[in-house]
Amino acid sequence: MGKIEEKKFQKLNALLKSSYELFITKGISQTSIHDIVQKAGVAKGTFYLYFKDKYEIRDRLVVKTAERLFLKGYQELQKEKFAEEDAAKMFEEKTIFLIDYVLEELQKNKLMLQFLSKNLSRGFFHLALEPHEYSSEVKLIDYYYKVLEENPTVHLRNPEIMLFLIVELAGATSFSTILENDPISFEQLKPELYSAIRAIIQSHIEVDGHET
Amino acid sequence: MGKIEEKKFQKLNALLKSSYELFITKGISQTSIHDIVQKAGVAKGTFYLYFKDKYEIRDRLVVKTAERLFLKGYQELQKEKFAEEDAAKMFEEKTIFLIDYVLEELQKNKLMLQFLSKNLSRGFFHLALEPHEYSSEVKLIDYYYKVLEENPTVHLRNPEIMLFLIVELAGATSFSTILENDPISFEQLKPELYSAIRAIIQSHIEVDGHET
Amino acid sequence: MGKIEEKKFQKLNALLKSSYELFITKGISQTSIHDIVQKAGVAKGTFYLYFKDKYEIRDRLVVKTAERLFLKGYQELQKEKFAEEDAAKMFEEKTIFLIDYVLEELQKNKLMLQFLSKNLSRGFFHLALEPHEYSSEVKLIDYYYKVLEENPTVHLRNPEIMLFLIVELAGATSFSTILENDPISFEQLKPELYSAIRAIIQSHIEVDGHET
Amino acid sequence: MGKIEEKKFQKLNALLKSSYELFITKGISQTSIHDIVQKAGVAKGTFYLYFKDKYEIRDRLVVKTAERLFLKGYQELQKEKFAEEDAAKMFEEKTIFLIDYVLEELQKNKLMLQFLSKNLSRGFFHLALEPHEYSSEVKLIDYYYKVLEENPTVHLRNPEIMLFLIVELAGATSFSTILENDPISFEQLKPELYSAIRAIIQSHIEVDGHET
DNA sequence: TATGAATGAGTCTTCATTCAT
DNA sequence: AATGAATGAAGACTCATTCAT
Repeated sequence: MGKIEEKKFQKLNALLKSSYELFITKGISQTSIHDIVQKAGVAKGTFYLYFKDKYEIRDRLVVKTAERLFLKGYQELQKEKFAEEDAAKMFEEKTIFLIDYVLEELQKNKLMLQFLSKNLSRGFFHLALEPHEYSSEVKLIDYYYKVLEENPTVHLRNPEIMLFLIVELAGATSFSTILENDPISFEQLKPELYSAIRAIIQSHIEVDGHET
Repeated sequence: MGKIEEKKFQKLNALLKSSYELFITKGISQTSIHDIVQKAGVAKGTFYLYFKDKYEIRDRLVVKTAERLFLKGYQELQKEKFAEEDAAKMFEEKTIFLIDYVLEELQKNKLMLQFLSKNLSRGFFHLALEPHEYSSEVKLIDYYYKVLEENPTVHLRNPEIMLFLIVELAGATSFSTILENDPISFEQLKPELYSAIRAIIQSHIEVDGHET
Repeated sequence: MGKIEEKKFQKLNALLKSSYELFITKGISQTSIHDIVQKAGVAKGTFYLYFKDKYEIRDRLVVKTAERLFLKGYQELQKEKFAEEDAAKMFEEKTIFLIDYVLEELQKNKLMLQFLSKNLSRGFFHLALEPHEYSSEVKLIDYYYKVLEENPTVHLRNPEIMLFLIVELAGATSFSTILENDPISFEQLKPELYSAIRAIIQSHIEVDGHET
Repeated sequence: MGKIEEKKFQKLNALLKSSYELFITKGISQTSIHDIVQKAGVAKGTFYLYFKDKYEIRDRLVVKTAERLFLKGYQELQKEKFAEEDAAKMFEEKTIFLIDYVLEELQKNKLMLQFLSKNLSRGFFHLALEPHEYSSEVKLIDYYYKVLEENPTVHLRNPEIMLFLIVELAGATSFSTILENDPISFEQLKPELYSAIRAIIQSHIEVDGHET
């Protein structure tokens, strides 16, 4: 990378980093371009060399933040060992593991959760599974298909819709319990949520063409 | 009601109505106080006689809109006949009926859905079940307890949490499918959603103290 | 006084009292008509039955406040005994006594002092000596002429101008020292001020047509 | 100075000049930011680039105006010749000269006088003698100490307090006479004022440690 | 006489965006 | 590529005053 290229990259990153911190702490509408460039140590005009407006930077940050989260969850999943006795059971456990990992991370970082929940235009599912304009990474859904291929005896009636249901259920209920303790605490929610997720998975598993 | 009281009521309503229409069509941040009062045909100062700011009127509208929706659903439910053979089954059917009614209404009025989904600070569940500052109505949860009392043989392990899970699942998945047709169409979603809801209900039903 | 008359009087007084307290504590420009009528417990429109605007009520309060102050000073002066040996000396002592009384009162009530100093359109002298639109009381100047008549041997070259000089000097210097301790403290100022006043008086006394 | 610096300086000056003229003619509270920027030929936002609000510009103008006045008086004083026979007498004459110069200037420019008298937060003395946030100039008090050093036989008991008394006396009495001709005309006041000032000075002069 | 709902002009202030340097 | 001074539209909100009741 040339010297100029490097400088450009530094400025871009400074802007992204400053925005993220300000958005997280003050909220987006309370953050002005002035705040961002000041924190980043660049001039106002420079902002417009890299972004169209505040909302473009927001969208990039939401996607980036969520991707990092799921990627880390996926990496942790790889490290874990699961009993291989029952393919269906294992699949269920892995799903719960991943959901649990992501929710625990969000609970640890409530500012991030707040940022995500307030700026998720199209639901939590998309962050996890859908390709995106600013994104490039491998998606969770790919992993699911891989797992399914590895276990020819396990059939999911409709794996994509099932995931959609699970992810949105987990997202919607945990956002409100973590941030507001309302209507119950997150700790109270978890067993019930995972039990519901298991119920949904079970209702989607077909063995030898017969629904369980 | 005196003449003055009546006029006040009219102004209040004009402001609420204008705001609703503008919020629905232009979005809240794109709507100025100027727009609202002009459409309502009152003076700018008058707005501040009735509301602290734009966000107070928004909150009132969100609550009012959602309550109307659930109340209508509840009224339709009362009109409906359900086969009484099986208490558990009947309970399941009624739940599906209500959810279905609300979602169908939202599908018919996408602007309203958009307005609700963008301004629901604490999740869809609260609109349906929780008391609210600006609200006074009987809540759905009351009906559930009544039904449960009527059927002593049916026990729900945790009715409130179960409803929370169901309502949030329905809300989150239908918002995105109705508004974006993404990741699937609403029509594709419905059977899967209802099947998931049934799975959740089943996993909560206990008969004679034994979980099914 | 009739019942209606009495009620009117009560409202007028409530408005004056509320205004005074608000002006004193918040300042005039920070006080709105709304504040005044609310504190007085009357309707907004009622204010305009009694006063043209905020500034009319301010002017009345300034005059009333200052008159009360000088009247009390005058009454204290009457109670006091002065050695009668020397007419000129006695006159000097009485003048100092009165000035001192007023300044001590102002030092005790700094909010009042602030109110007066900020709203004295035409100098401190006028409060003490000049007739005023809203005033009716006997003025200090009358007393001076009486004292002079009682002492045919003492002549003041120009009693009215002398008083003007003394009162303005005392007002201007004590306002700033009491409120700001600047450039010196009020306690430091007093001996110097009174010495200067005595110098001015001496330079105005003529005995048998010869200046002293 | 660069081109940009120059432009900034021009804008700043345009704003100061416009404000001054508007404050002088319409009064401060009657002058809006809109008026100022329009007269200055700059955009509204530009005002806030240079000043926090209307009151900051007012304070700067008051200080600037007063300093210019005293500086001119001081310069005129330097040109003047005084008989050197008597150090004490000369000191007295110089003091009167300066006071007279300033008061004559104020009489010529009543709008300026009005502006100063209405916006002098801490008395006239401070303008003449005290350092100030927006000020940098040499102060009158310095001159006094210099004169005193040059005349070792003349001792002022308390030069600073004496000046305070004189300046406030002159300010308070001349403001009201010039602006209102009340209680006497300025022309009538002058001999009496200067006679009082001389009396104050005399009462402060000590020769060889003995008060005169 | 008293009320207080209604008015709407008027003010401050912010801020995204531009463009000459 | 980078700057940051300048812009001015846009918005929120206040408040003295009026007037129908």
